[in-house]
Amino acid sequence: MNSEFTIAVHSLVLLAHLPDHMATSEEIAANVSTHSARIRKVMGFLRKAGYVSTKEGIGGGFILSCKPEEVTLGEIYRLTCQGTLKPSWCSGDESKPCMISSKMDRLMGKVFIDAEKQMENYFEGHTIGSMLEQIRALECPQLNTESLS
Amino acid sequence: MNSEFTIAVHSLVLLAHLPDHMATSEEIAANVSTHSARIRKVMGFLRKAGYVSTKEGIGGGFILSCKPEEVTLGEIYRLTCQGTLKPSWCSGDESKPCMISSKMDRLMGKVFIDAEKQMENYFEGHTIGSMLEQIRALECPQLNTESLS
DNA sequence: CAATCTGTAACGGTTACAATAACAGTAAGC
DNA sequence: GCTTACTGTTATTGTAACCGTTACAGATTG
Repeated sequence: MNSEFTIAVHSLVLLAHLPDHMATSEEIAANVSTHSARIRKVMGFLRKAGYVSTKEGIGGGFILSCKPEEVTLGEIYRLTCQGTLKPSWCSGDESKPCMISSKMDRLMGKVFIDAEKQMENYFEGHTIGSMLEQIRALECPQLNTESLS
Repeated sequence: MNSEFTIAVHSLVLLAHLPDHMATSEEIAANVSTHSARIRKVMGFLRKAGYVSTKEGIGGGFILSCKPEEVTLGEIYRLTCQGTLKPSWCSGDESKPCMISSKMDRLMGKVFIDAEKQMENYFEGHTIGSMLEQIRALECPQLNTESLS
């Protein structure tokens, strides 16, 4: 799996942690530890899907436009990674007379689709809000006043 | 995911379809559509785990040494791909004072491990035997006399 | 118009993956 | 004992995916 799913989740959790704050791609990139152009690319998907609002120009940036406890990781997975579980490499050869060789790719395709659904089902049980809660739970309450980066 | 899982499953299903037949790495490779050295590498894992027996020299090759209906895809997944779901790329930075940035990688690590367990759980519901049955079911019964490759 | 930001495309480096070649070791048949 | 046919293993090259980076057009503010 590529890391756009991770970047999307991290960015949304960060924005949920900073309500009413316009975060620039530079700020988010520093927090995620990647380049701002990459953040802008991933945020583009999230904007089109309605999870964040963007503002160009001075004072612009990204801000959450959804309720963190209503956005599941399953939605984010589908948005960023759906269909990537199956390797692009294909086993067998449809033109071969052997039924194993000619049918294996189709069969494995089904298996990977179903396996991915199982995984998505697990992701449905987690939200951006619950992720933020888990991170806060790892932190001592009295230390929760640290700065952004 | 890399394709060794697919190659292992394909090879085992093929061997299950050819009981009492010593198949060489060349024969299996032709059926899977890859090179014999790659088959030998994957079959090495399967041999060490006891799923196949090998014989070197003239008349040698690979033969199944397990009951197809007792070998689950879950076992094969763990043997070939366990731990590969999480991207190697890490988001955040443990040394940062921000709790989101410093804890996100650890949290995502847990999420990916649990997601992978869900997937393995699905794979447990399928066996080499059931895969072979499904392929046979796709085939017209009266056409089941085709040759190996 | 100048400054600051998003949106997007393009390029280069690096890493992971697959194909291929090469060769040592082993077993069978003569 | 020699040849042949196979596994087992490593090394090398080709190739595609991924990530970092640069560049620039477009939008917005002051």
